[in-house]
Amino acid sequence: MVAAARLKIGAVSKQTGIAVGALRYYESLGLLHSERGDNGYRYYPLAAVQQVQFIKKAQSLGFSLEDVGEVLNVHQRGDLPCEFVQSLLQEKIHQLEAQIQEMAAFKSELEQYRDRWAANRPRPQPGDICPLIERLPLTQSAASFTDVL
Amino acid sequence: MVAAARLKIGAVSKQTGIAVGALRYYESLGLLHSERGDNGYRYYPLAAVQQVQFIKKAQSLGFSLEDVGEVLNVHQRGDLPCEFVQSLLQEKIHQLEAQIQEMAAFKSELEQYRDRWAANRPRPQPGDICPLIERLPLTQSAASFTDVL
DNA sequence: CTAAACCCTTTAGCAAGCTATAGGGTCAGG
DNA sequence: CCTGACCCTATAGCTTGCTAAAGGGTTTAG
Repeated sequence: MVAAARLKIGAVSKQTGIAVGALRYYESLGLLHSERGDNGYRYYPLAAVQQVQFIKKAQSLGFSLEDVGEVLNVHQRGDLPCEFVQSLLQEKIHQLEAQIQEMAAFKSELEQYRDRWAANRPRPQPGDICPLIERLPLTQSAASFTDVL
Repeated sequence: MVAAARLKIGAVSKQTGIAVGALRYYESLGLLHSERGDNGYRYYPLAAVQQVQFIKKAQSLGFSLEDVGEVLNVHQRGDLPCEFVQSLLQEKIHQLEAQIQEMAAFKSELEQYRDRWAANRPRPQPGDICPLIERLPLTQSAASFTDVL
């Protein structure tokens, strides 16, 4: 039996497909911990590979690294964070739904302009750059839409 | 008759509701021009107010400032940029449609996970942080989704 | 022993459209 | 003539999740 093998950051990078710089970034956010050797190198336990994969998968669900951090905090308190994960997921679904609604509404509005413009172009007034835009009624939808992004 | 009144930047800001800093920013992007007085102040023709409103309205259609710049370039070549605006608008509509599709697909995927997890939670394996995430099949949708944002 | 391959920290940069701050000059009313 | 409101430039910062580069030490294979 040997003591638990320790990985250098390049090995973790290779096994996870995550760039070395990104791993260091995760550490700076407190998402991934390492021990330092006398040479200053980071050494990771084998479980770090799984943890990085956890981060990747959580990201693939649309979770931010901040979200991931909170999940890991729950985990480190010794709890199973599954319920928390489920509530986060539900929240993401709601947000997505809201965004989709807004974008659809905005798209309809743009289509209205397109069709109206196709039918009859507003007559230019002196100094106009493009009368299509210049005669636009300024609505709220775009403002709220850009908030979302 | 007096010579054309010239506005200082604060007056343009007040009349358009756009912050002074934003107006200077537009100028740095070449979207808004001014003459300089001997004191170094920017002086704007009255038409600048209209031009800033043009920028605002174009933004409200989802156009980026870069888009606006191209439209203004067409205008400065002496052409009416309406056709260009229409093609930009059509492009935006297509992009919106594509984004909506992707987000809807992604939302469906998340809902599938939610419902599957509600039915039966995968059994934890040693070292797991949260088995819900750890047993996740890694799909493409999230990656392409985050590309969009 | 040497050179490549690896590791370190710190800093800057990307996207986009701004806002805020520091440090300074100018102008208008009372 | 003073004070406060206005103007200027240049730089930094915001958001997020990184990447890249500079400048330097360490390790490892040949």
